Amino acid sequence: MNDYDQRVNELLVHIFDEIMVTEEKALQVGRFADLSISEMHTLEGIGLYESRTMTETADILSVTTGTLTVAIDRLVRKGYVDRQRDSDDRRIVRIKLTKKGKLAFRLHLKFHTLLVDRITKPLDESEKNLLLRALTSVSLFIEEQDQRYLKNLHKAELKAERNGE
Amino acid sequence: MNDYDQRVNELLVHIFDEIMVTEEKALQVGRFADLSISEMHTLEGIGLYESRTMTETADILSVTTGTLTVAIDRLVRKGYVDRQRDSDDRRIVRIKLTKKGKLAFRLHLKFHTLLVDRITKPLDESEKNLLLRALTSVSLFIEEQDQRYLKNLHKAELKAERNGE
DNA sequence: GTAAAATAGTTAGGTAATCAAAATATCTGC
DNA sequence: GCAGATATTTTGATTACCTAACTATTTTAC
Repeated sequence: MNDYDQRVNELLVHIFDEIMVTEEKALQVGRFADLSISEMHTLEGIGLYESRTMTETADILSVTTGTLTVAIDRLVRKGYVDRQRDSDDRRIVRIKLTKKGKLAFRLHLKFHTLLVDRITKPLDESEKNLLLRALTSVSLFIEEQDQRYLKNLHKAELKAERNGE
Repeated sequence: MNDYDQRVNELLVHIFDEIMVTEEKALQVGRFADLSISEMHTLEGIGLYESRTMTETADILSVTTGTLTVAIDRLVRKGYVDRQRDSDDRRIVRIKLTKKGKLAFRLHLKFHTLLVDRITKPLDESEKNLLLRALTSVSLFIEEQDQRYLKNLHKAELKAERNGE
């Protein structure tokens, strides 16, 4: 890896780390301090408008239904989520955000808006466009390359071992 | 929120969600399947060359030393980290990566290398410079503005509540 | 029309990451 | 040489997650 790539790498890692920390910190001020990031993420998974089943929501969030059950227990207890058995098919449990849950979620969206504002404020137009391209590229990389990446990684690993690293 | 910000926002959210998953998955193939992301992050905190004290490393990683002690226990048990008391000052514990730890860490860097390659390959020289400048501004800006940002967020929250959102 | 299979969710038991606070061990300054 | 400072570990919580066992309900296949 050359110097330039190295520097870009460090910056990306740093920005990534900082955003995480900021997001955590942001949640800990104000009215919804009893929500963790992961709980907020669960609210996002449920979404604003529909009621979702446990399984649907667990799939969206990529967790098991067991994990979700526990998470929803807590969110119901805290008053962010409403849980009801479906009257047609009583195996199904439908969850949706309460008023309080919706408010918390909307405020979280504001957080993202402010964050993007803040991040991009020091940039001029051409920098913004380039950043957009870079982010798109990261995003595509992640989406597309899972398989190829794993293969490459494995090859790299074998090679590194041969070199006795 | 204008289109640009919207797009950046979506990309960031997407990237955050996906990077975690991909990085986790990447770790679970091959020889180092017994390392979690967080354990890999601990290895990064220790670094390749120096031996670090517990307190230094905990600071770098932004965790308490108690948390680090537990993490290092496991990494020592798994053979990634070497732990030794300082002979001059026996209060101090010095940790460093074992050969296996270094290998795991270097392979992890490959993930980042591939990512950065992907981003910078299609750029020409002046674009590369621009990207570097943009990322540097973002990185600096994020660090500086935490306090002001949190204040803004709080104001936004109050305003949203007034509007009955 | 009922017994077996499938589906949806919950519960139980376990691991890991994290913290704050108490405990331990060592060093330093007077 | 002891009082306080410093470095680390231990302890006791909580949260997030998993797998596997269990419960309740619906669907299917005879």
